Amino acid sequence: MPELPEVETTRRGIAPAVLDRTIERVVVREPRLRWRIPRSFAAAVGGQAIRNLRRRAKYLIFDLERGALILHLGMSGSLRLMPSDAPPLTHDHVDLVLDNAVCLRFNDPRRFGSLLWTSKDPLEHPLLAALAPEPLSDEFNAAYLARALKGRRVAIKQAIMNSQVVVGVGNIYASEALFRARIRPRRAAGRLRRQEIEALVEAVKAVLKDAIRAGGTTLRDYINPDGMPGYFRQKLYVYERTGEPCLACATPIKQLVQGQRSTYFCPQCQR
DNA sequence: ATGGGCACCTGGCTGC
DNA sequence: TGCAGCCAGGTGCCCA
Repeated sequence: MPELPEVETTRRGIAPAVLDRTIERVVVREPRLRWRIPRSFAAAVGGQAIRNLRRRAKYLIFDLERGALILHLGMSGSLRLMPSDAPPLTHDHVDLVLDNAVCLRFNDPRRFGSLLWTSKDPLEHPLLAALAPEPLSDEFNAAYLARALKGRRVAIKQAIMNSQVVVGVGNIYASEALFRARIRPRRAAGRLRRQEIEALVEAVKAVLKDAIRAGGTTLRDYINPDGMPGYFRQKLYVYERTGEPCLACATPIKQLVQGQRSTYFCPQCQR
């Protein structure tokens, strides 16, 4: 999936087309997403205008006149804008048909994504209520991270992918941020020195900002709402570069597995 | 409280 | 050509 930069790129891409538009109708072709879409969904959402489009962690929040839509792209989801009469393709699970003959179409081969409706404050939804700070906010700083990691024995790579520590950092950017901060991914989170925590905070912010600027990372199937890939892949230092020379020191990049996810690092640059 | 492992899915690639 | 096995941008839940 899309990590934070891909979700933010999606938000920016669709916002101009959907803000203040009314959702004329909803077409659910496949309700079996991460959480099954209930039959009542289309009626609850249809007829409402989209007042705001926000992102929290990797969730997109469409604020409606009454309640909100909460959308997650999962591992393989994407949103595209297209004419509402365009024929649906495989895995085009849901359409939000707008009042200007444009439709926002959700495609997700693996169906790990989700689409929820809530009548209440979406930030209080059980899936969102306990999330850690946004990485690009001032709240995510060295003092905060030091407190969050104190006493933790888990590997730092897994710690920064934990949404109770910081949100939005997935498998690509966790490896990339640790490379930029020169920290070995297997180090115990609670053993980092203050200076390393400061470097890591800055590295997380920098890599996410750089990736947003490039329109996100396309590895396989991620596309932005205009159907275009993201260009950050060309700027990855370690992710999926096993055996290739480190771009800083030419040492071959190593790969390991942590929590059933691949991790990439430079054994020379990262200590 | 913390950490580890599994589950949910489809599709693309590799190697026999 | 076919098929088994492995891997993939996430994360909630269950168990020790």
